[in-house]
Amino acid sequence: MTVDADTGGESRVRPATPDVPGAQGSAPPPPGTWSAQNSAGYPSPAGLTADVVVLTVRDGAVRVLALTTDDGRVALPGGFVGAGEDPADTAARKLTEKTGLRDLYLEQLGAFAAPGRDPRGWIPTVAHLALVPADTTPGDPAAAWIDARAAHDWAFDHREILAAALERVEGKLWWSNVCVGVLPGDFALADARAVYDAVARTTYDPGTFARDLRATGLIEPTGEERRAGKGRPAALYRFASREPAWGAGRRKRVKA
Amino acid sequence: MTVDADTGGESRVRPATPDVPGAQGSAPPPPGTWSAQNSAGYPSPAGLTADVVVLTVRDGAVRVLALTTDDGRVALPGGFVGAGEDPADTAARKLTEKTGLRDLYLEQLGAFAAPGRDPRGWIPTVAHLALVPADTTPGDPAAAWIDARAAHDWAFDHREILAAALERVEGKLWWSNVCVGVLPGDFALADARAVYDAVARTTYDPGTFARDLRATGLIEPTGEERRAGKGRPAALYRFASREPAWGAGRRKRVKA
DNA sequence: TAAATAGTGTCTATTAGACAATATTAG
DNA sequence: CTAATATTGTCTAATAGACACTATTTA
Repeated sequence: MTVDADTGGESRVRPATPDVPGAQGSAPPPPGTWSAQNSAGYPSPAGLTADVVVLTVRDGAVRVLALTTDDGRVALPGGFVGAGEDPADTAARKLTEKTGLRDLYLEQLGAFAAPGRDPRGWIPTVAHLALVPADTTPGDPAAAWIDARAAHDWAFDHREILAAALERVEGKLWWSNVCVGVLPGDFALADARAVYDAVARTTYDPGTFARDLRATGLIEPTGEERRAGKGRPAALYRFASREPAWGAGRRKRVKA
Repeated sequence: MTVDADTGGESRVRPATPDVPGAQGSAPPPPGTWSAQNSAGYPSPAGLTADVVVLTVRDGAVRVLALTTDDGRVALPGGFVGAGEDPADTAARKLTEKTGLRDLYLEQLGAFAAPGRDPRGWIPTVAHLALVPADTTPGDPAAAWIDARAAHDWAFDHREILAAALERVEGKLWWSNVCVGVLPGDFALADARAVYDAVARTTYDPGTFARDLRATGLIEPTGEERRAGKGRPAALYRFASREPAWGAGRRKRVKA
């Protein structure tokens, strides 16, 4: 897992279209920057946002849900955290808006609050990670799946956030049920292997993969079979828990 | 570890003495809550804080630096993030204030922003983790080392933050140089073993420990020796890098 | 010398990776 | 039958844990 997000320095700001509520709404935001002050007279953040890195695996590649901004850049879905709202709820709300899905695998990546990260003002963000089924179609016409590992012109510090998300998923792959969000309720080992192959950027041996995934204790057989086309029918499995969970751990290489 | 901090629900709020600048200063804070509004007219956070879980290992136990509040509870050191300041810098500043140390191992744990976590108002915090040498004496007379795994009456959501910190350290123990902050520049393998024993709550075999820690590639011999009292002199080692780094990985049990 | 601490060597059970062999289906 | 896919079994090298053994110091 090898995974944790210590924020390294990366690409910073430049003007961009906001991906937040109110921006496309009634009152247009001030052209320059927003500021805020608290009741004790000190400057305070002009807002708090929650961004979500929505990942899936399709056609053998990890894909991320991205919105295209007016100036042709790409941005992660996200929005302002309301007063009295938990950022995790904001993230879940945004996720439902963009995918129509609920109760997804969602975990926090961390805070991104470097000065100037948002050209509109002092607006820290709490970044989240979500994994959704491969057949999810974006509800928002401005949203599209793009290759998560290809180069893109990300707005804000979203390139940095995406990098943290990928590192997190790779690191947890064999230690947790992080892929529970991508796989359907019932899946064959071959389905799981395709997902793991894509995330780990390798090609696992089918036999060894089956043995090792079972050994994590994270999955259990449903007793059902699935026959798809030619060969022998595949036994179906499900994750023992769809909530985030840790497995027995496999010492696997993630990179080829 | 292998570890990551997905924030689970835990203890929440209750009134407590603030651990932030200005609180003990000239203008006393309003008794109720603080609020804030941005220039677009929306409510915004009343502030952003950075808290630090400062850990060390002493007398075979993991200890955390805690401040005692007026009402007898304990709180993590922390303070308001200034406008234009990076929370990591705030954390480093607070760390220097409380310990007199600089350039320490410091990484972000994540954002804690549950509604009501701070009774003073909407104040999210960015929690950090730092590890410092065992002989560090708190510069602040109100600060003291307490057993990190014993029960304490923590203010705010600091119990939850501390739990995330401990989980992070345990998980990274054999995969990173996370302990670089606790050990001095030159150390014997027995020193390192005492630290690893305390964090992992186990007792490693000296021989196996030496073999496995060397195998991570994270440490290198200095060529020096140290003779302390009775036995054979110990060869000294140093971490190849004092910056956060990942090693080859050891498949170790962290719990006994 | 004995006692104490540091470090090395060796044995075993487990595990990861490769790959051969077998099983079950469609056509 | 053959082709295709699924699953099981086997072999090997690497690794974790236990522990015996050797090395070097002080008293």
